[in-house]
Amino acid sequence: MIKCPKCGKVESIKRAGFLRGKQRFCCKECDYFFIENTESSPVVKQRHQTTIIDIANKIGVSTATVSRALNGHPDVNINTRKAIKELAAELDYQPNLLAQGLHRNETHTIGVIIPDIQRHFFSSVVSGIQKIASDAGYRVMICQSNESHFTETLNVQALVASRVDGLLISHSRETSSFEHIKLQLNKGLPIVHFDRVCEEVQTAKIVQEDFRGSFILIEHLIKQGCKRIAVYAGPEELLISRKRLEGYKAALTQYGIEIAEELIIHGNFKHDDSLLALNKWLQLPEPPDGIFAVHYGNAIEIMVALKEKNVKIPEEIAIVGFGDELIASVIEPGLTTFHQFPFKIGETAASILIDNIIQKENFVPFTQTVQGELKIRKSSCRGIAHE
Amino acid sequence: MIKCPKCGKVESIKRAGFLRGKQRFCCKECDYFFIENTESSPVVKQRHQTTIIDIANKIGVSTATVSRALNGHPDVNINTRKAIKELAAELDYQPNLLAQGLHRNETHTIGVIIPDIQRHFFSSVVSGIQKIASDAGYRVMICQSNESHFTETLNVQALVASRVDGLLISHSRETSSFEHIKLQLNKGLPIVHFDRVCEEVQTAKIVQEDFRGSFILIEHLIKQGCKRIAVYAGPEELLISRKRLEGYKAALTQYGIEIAEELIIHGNFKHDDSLLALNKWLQLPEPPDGIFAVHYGNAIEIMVALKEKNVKIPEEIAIVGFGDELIASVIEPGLTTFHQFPFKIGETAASILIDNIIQKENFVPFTQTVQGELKIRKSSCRGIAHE
DNA sequence: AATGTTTTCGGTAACGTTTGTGATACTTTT
DNA sequence: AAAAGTATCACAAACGTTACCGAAAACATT
Repeated sequence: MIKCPKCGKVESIKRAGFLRGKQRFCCKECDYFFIENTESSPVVKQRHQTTIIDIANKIGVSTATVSRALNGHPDVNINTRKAIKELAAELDYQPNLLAQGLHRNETHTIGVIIPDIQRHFFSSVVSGIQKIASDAGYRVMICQSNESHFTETLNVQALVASRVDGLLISHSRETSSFEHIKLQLNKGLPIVHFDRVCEEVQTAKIVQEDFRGSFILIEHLIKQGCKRIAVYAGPEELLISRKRLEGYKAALTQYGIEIAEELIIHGNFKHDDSLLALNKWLQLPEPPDGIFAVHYGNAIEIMVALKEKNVKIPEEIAIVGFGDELIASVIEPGLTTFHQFPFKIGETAASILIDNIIQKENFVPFTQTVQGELKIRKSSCRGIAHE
Repeated sequence: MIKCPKCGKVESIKRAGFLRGKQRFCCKECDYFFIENTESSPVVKQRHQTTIIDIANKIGVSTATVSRALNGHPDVNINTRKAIKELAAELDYQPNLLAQGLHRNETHTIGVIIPDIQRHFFSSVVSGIQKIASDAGYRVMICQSNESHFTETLNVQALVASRVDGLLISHSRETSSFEHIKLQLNKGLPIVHFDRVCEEVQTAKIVQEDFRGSFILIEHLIKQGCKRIAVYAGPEELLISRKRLEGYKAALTQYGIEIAEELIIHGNFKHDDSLLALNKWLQLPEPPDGIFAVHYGNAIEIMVALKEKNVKIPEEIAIVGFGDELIASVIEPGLTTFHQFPFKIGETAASILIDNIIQKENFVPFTQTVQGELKIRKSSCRGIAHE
């Protein structure tokens, strides 16, 4: 294949070390040392990413050798390896993950589907996911469902088409059918749910203390002397809404307070909806003396509205909310919340998914709860010790 | 290749339409109609994603035909196409984007590098990017640099390795060398900067009105009667910090106010740093009567600290901040800000990048400014009309 | 000098998809 | 009836990488 430039012989060519990163040859016939003429100019402006083939051609070895050299396979001479690695660095070789993924049938990428990345909760979850994932050598691909079931199914398809190794999902509010999940699960795709999970599919799930958190918040309100506690319960379709509502009801029941249906209003997380609920409550013959919003954002909105109406918080109405963020401590009075740890939730979800990916068939799904904690601030403190 | 099950002949086989989605054959020799025996059971549990090959085998055509059928190429019989499409839907075929990308040498994916997705500004930008991108048929891959230059270079490499078609980047605070950007730019990768841009690289840039926004905020403070305006100027390395500082200085100069070096303090966006600056100012013989934070988050922190010290806002010290979020309107008094439109910035950046990707060589880089607007709230309103 | 071992490398197939070229059967035109 | 055109499909190569298998040197052992 390689011809001696002097005598033209082919069969008498032997390798003879490296010179400036290129394979040097020797013609045993005429004892002539030479380097194969790859006539490409030295600093040719590349218009494509460097490939293993470029390196192989320039050095004069096969792609197999280059691959082995770069992947630390022992079957390659120390000098060859050095030359290859140097050239790879010089040409800024980046392995084509498409080709790698195609060959290995795994992409080392995990897909994440969330309703809306602008929500602080979810962006923190994503951050936690990315930390664990990148530590484990995984990339992350993020999709937003925008609370739409249809978009969510498209997201699943897109991620499957990208051949992600696993899927992390928190369902859209609209999602009540889970065929798109089951389908991929049956095809063997590891899937882990977090926060907005679904119960009818056999996957690992990472959830918050929706029940207990709500229970504790309500218990706190009761101990502060509240007798009529209203709840803005969020979208009824959401499992987490229902769980939080259950916690609310359980606390009332335990403390012998009757559950009043007029104090329970479902609605979206949107601004106007929570204010509609507030107005209904305020017009009741016996308005509430405590309000629990299953989403802290609604609690903030309600507080702002109450302040405009000059209703005293917490004296006239005490307020608590599920979930926590800086804004809860900045508003006056500070909002009592059940603090969640979204970053932790992300970390947990990612590490469990990676377990699932590695173990594959042997992985046994389970549900893990990430604990939260009660953050007592002034919005609920009436200074009344219950007993 | 296909044998007649009756007479065993091979050469006498003709196609003969479709039956239940499968290719039907006819042996011209013995006039026997049959369907090729693909003995796979009908609902075999797949352990891998469906490929074009699976479909081709089950129907009895070549992969080329399947590919053409699914891609709407005219050279395929209407019945064949129908059968293929039905089977593809039934088997939930999702094209392998790795293989597609490898073949086409484009992935229809754009990479995004941001310092921290937990910051509302960036998550909003990402949201804007995703909207435009998905409308244009592009996927988005997001990386966080965590304000680290090294991580940022790794992010670039990872995205290049994934063969993204283009790159959107807002630099980390540490980043002052841009070799990693130039390298990819020279290889022909379309790159667009947003927000934290760099001037020494020829790329399209989407920026905020850093100068004008700051100028307007300071002008506003001056018109409210402030004479000594301090500025918490953010990290000095950041171009946007410097631009905002320039706006501050220009406003002072225009209104004939001397620039006092002791009133200018650089620092991180972190909590403690801004409070250190505040303490320094308060201990001055002549403390400031107005404070401008180039990041609204710092302004909030300073406000909270001032409120604890019982300093009256805005009477004793007026406060304004660059950037805006819900929290600025919830805190009391409301924080006057220069409102940015991060979602718009994301949209603009994405659409320009996609232009760049499509036009490639012919694309001419330019800088586009996304306008903001002054949001006057109580933190700066001393009720003093200047003239 | 002949043999066995080890070191080092190349050839090749495969991953799933697209596409150019060419082949076959069928249809229409003379 | 032959010729020309059309409809429909298969073959094979290519994208970049890896892994198996095997081959050829180099070295060590008789």
